[in-house]
Amino acid sequence: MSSKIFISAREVADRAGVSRSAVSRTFTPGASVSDETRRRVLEAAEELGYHVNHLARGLMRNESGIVCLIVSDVATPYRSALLRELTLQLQNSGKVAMLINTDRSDGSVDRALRQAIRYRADASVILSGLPDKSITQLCLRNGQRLVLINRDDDQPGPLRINLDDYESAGRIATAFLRAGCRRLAFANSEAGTPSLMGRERGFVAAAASMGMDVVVERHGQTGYEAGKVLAQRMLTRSERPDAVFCATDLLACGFMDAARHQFGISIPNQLCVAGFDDIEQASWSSYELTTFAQPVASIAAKAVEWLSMTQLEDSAAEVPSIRLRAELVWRNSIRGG
Amino acid sequence: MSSKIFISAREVADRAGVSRSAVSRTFTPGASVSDETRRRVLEAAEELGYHVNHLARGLMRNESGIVCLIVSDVATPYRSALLRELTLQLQNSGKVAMLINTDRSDGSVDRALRQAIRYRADASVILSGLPDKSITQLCLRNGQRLVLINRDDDQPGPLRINLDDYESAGRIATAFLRAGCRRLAFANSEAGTPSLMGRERGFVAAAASMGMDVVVERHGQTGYEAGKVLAQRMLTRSERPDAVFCATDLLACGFMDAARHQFGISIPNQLCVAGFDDIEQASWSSYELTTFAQPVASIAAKAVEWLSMTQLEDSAAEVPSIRLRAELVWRNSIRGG
DNA sequence: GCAAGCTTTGCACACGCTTGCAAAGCGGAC
DNA sequence: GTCCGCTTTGCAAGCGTGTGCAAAGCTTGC
Repeated sequence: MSSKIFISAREVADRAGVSRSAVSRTFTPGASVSDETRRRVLEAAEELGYHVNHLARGLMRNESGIVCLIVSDVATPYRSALLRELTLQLQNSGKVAMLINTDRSDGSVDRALRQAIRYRADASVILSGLPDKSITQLCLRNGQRLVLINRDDDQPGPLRINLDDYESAGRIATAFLRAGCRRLAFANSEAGTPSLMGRERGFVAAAASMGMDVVVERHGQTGYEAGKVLAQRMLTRSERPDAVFCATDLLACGFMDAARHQFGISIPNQLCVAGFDDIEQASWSSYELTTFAQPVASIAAKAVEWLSMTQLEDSAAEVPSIRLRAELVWRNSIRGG
Repeated sequence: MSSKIFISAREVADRAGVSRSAVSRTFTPGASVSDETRRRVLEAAEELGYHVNHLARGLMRNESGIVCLIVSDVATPYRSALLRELTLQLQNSGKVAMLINTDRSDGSVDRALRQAIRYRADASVILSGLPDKSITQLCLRNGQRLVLINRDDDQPGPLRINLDDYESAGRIATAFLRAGCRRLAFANSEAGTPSLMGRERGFVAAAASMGMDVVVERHGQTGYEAGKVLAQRMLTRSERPDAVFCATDLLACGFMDAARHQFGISIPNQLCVAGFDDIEQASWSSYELTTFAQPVASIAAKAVEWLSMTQLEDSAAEVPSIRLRAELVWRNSIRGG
C-alpha cells in the first residue's frame, strides 16, 4: 500500500510530449534545452508534483549532495551553535546535512563514517572524536572529503580547522595580571582534547614566562556540573586563587555559580573569571563572562567553501590547514575592563 | 581524480567467487544464503572495504532509511535537546537523520519538505513552523510519513504529538495562589504558536476561575532578550506583579535576570517565577527555576516508534494523535515548595 | 536408486536518473 | 540550392542495487 506513487521523469515527459532526456535536462543546470521545451516540462512537472529523485541522481553522478555532520553532545550550547551555522551554510550552497550522533565510546566515529560511506556522502565534517586512521583512508579513497574541526590530527588529506587556543590562553593570562591577580588557576575537564590541552598549556606557559605558578585542576566532562566541582576543589584550598581561566564557558558558568552561591565570593572583586567559546549564556546578566568567541560563522564558512571547491589542488602533499583567531569578548568577570 | 573508486557488489562477488546476488543477499537481513557463502562474501567485502550503496538500495526498495528533521533555531536549548533525542533514537532504530534548517520565512517549511521528497525520505518530523496543506498532501501521497511535534494542526494523516499545555498552566496558577501570590502575570512571546497560546489561555482561565486577573504581555521571539524586555515592561507598572509565569524557560531566565539585576527584586521572596521546558539552565544555581519538563525522550520515542511501525493502520480516518504530560519540576523560584 | 521437499544459487529485469553520441532542425552566407 | 555551424533532441547505455523465478543441489525417507 505504501510506495510506487512516485512520479518519474517518464510520466512528466509523456504529459509534456517530449523525451525523457528533455525532462532530465530541464532539471540539470547548464544543460541544453530550448525555452519552449523547458516551459512545457516545468508546467507538466508542477501539475504532477514531480521532484527529481536525488537517490537516482546521486547514483548516476556519484555525488549525492549529502554532507555528514558527525558530532556528540549536540545539545550543548557551543556544539549546537556550530551545528546551526554549518547546516545553514551547507543549505545555502546546495548541499544537505546528514546528522550523526556519536557517543564517547570507541569506534563511535568510525561507525558514523561507515554510515557516511553507505550514503555516499560527498563529505563528512567531524566535530567530536577522532576517526581511526584506516577509516580516514577508506573515506578519502572513496572520494569523500573530510573536515576536522578543532580536532588536532596530523593525517594528511582532511581539511583541518583550528583556533589559536595556545595564544589566546596567553592573552588572558596577561589580562589577569593587569587586573592585579596573583594566584592563577586553570579549570579543565578530563576530556583531554587537543584544544582544551592547548588552552591549558598556553595559559601555564604564559604565566610561567611572567614568573607565576598556575594551579591546574581537571575533572569530569566539559559541563556545568564539572565546573561546580572544580570550584569546590579550588576554593577550599588554603591559598584560594584570585583568577581562574576555565577551559570552557560551561565550566565557567558552573564555577561562577558555585563561587557565588556556595562560597559567597564576589566576582570580579574577589575573583576574576574567564572562559572560552562565548556561548549565549556567557552574555547573560548572571554571568557577564569575559571569554573568547569561537568564530563559528567563519569556521562553517571555511568548511563549506572548501567543500564547494570543484577542483581540489592535487599538489598532493598540500595539506590544507586553517587557523582562526578567537576574539576576546570583554565583559564584566575581570576587573578593569 | 574524484570518483569511481567505489567498490561495488560486482567486485566483491568476483573476489569471493560467487554471484552478485549472493553478495546482495548477504547484506539483506533475512535473505537465503548458506553460511559458507556468507562467510566468503563478508571476508571479501572486508578486504575490499565494500559498503552497500544505500542510494541504490533506496532506489530499488523505494525506502531510503532517511528521516528529515525540519527545525528552526537549532541552537536553542530546548530544540537541541529534542534534536539530540530524535537523532539518537532514530539511529538506534536503523534510520538516519537529515537535518533541514528553516527560518521564520513563509514557505521555508515547504521548501524543506520538497527537499525531503527529493531524497525520498521515509518520513519527516516537523519541530518548527507548519507546512502548507498542499505540501502535506504531496508528502503523504509520496508515501512519506509525517510527524508534527507541538504544532497543532487538524490535517489528517500526520502523527501529532502534543503536550497538555493548557492543563499544566492551570496547575501552576494553583501553585502561585498557594504561595500567597495575588497579582499574576503571564510573559509570552509574539510567536503565537498553539503551544504558547495554550499555556497563556490555560493560565488566564485557571486564574479567572479563582477570581483573579492576569496581566499578559507579549514581546519578540521566544528568547532571553525578550524575557528582559518583558520584565522591564511589567516591573515598572504601578501594580507590580508578584508572580509571573513565563511561556518558556528562556523567557524566564531573561525575566529573572532583569528582575534581580536591574530592579533588585528578590526571587522568590518578592516575586515568584515559573517557566516551561526545563532546559538545562533552569537547574543552574543562578536560576533554580520551577518549570514544566518537556518529556523530550518520550516525545522522540513515540515518534520513532510510530515511524518504525511496518503496517500503518489503514483504518483511514484513524487520525493518530498523542498527548503527553509535562511534569512539574519543583525548584526554588516559587515560595514554599 | 528414486521421488519429494527444502535450501541455495544464478539469471535477468527493474528502479529513476544522467550523458555521450549522432541525428535532426534551423539560420545564414555564398 | 548547398554547405556550414550551431542548437536542440532522442536514443541507449549505464550507475549499484533487490528480488521473482527457475534451475540446481542437498537431505530425507522409502
